[in-house]
Amino acid sequence: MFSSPAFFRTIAETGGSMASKKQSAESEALLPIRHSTAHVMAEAVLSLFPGAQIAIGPAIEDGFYYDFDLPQSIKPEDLEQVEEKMKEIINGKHDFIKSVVSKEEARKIFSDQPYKLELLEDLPEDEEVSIYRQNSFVDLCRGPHVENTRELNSGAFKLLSVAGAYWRGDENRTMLQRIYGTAWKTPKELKAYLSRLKEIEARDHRKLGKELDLFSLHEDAGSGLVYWHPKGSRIRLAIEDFWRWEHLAGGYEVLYTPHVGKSTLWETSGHLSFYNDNMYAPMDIDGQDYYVKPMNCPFHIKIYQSDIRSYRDLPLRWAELGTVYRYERSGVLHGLMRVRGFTQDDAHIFCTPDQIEDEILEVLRFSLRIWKTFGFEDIKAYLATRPPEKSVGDDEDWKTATDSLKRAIELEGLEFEMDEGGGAFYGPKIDLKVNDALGREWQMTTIQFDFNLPERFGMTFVDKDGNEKRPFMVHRALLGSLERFFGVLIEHYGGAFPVWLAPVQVQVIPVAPAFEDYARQVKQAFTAAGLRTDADLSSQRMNAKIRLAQQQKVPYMAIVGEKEAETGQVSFRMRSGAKKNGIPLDEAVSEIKNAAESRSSVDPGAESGAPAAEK
RNA sequence: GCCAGAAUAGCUCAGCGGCAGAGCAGCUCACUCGUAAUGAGCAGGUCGUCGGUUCAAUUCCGACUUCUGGCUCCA
Repeated sequence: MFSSPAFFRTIAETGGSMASKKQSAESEALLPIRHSTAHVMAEAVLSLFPGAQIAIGPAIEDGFYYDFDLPQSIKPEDLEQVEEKMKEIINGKHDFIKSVVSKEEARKIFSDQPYKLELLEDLPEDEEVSIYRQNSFVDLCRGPHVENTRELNSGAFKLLSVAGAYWRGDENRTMLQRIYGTAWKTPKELKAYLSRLKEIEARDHRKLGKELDLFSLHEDAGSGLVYWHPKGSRIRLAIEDFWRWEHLAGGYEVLYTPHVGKSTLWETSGHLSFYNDNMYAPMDIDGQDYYVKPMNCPFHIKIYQSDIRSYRDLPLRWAELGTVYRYERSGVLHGLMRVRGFTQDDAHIFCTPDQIEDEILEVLRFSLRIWKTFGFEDIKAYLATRPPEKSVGDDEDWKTATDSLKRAIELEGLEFEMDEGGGAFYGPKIDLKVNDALGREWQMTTIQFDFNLPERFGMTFVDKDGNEKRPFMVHRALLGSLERFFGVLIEHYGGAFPVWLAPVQVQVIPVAPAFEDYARQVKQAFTAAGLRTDADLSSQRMNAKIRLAQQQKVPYMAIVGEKEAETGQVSFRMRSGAKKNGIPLDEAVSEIKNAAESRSSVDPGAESGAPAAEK
């Protein structure tokens, strides 16, 4: 466990684990269909690729896959042929026949399927195993399956992609070829699913990031490093301003710490021995090794240790937007979601053991409030407890910590799941997963106890009785990393940010060049009110300007022409398509200002029922 | 890192063993316009990099770089 980045694993993951979708009751009902379709696909592949060996083929969220060891590589173009063969098999109305056989018999049946034989070896010797047959195909399988291929709809499945996958997920073993597919009860459901995939594609933050000119990545200048463009930076500023203000109001102090530190610091923290694989190579400064920081915690601890701390000083809540760098393998990098350099919205809470319960409750409340402001209402908690293998800290502390985490979740009435033994070796934790507008679940917030670092650094506070004691330490990453959070935010809103976050809150559009002067005045009025405003004074026609602003998903367009210039008014066209003509300028200013200050996620004009036009 | 696919103008993409293409964006000019594209013209490229095959390579082959999809779901 210690060889992989299991050390500080979840903190590391706030750098970006991919989203997985919520498991719904409905998809469980689809399980036999998907699993059976996987078997049908395996049969089709075996008949089209003689000599193919089969590995495993489970049903997964939204579909299924099957892993093969094929004599030649399968290409995406081959999928169509496999699909045709599958339809043929399905239409053959074959029964799925279960039989229970001894392991010995199973070995004979799968004598030409080495992967199945290996799976057999892992099963208890005395136990019987079940096999499923349909048509010409037989698989070692626990089931369940549908009874007959007629229960599969030949128009309700689709093969989606081919990919490499290691046998048993172990990168030291054979690379198999995996075919992913999806299967549903009816063609209509398949269609709905495929259009969902399309919607996900349309909201892809990499695509929107380009279209809305928010950020870029430059392979030639280094993979996994994010460049924030002016418009993306405007959003980040709005996020950070809100973040800082909330933290200060919530009793946090904001810190700034260095980007690099001497090797001794990382030796003390243990990062060099446990997290080395994810750290960048040291740089030599005056004969000393300095490392770019992969985490902020040691620096916060140094600040803690810059003075003697009394129990009266605690709790200390210290937050930092700390930019860290971690080596990620090239194949896992993904837009803003998985990067090599990112800014964590980190915080560390140092407190006495009897303060811990209040502190945890407070940090949880704080996190939920922030998430709601960003428009994420559907949040689930995962409580991870002490791992059975090696871990640090004494039982009593673990119990206090775990109890306080659990109580906080219950007090907040959060839906939660227990992850028994899923904690890091250094402490229990709560992870918060948020659901976005498309129902995808993202692991974002992590609140983790740490019984390791205070020990390693020998942190103390002087208690009432005059004795030096060990403080409790809690790591908290709320949004995770600003980069990844930005990616999630872009996809959540599909680029149509709420007014308080929109890079351009109002776009002033003159109907003709004659009204450019008035457009400038209007822009000035909005700008003076602290609104992010652009005026489109290009030589294009008004319709083209509106189209552009609409494509840029600007929430308000202020259209000005003769009528407006004469009366000191503007006319609104909202991103939602709603229109509102002849508004006095000062009213227009305060309307947008109110929308921004309320930090509402409701789209302006949406209440009037006009749907957001999408072209 | 590994498997598969990909890399052509700022963007989206077509093409192909024999002169490098389109739309959008950009620039210039004209149009003076009321809620999703006014028109015309111009400019824009070492076809990712290096090597090989060939009379000839953007095209075929190889290596490298980078990107994309995957590498957790267990018979």
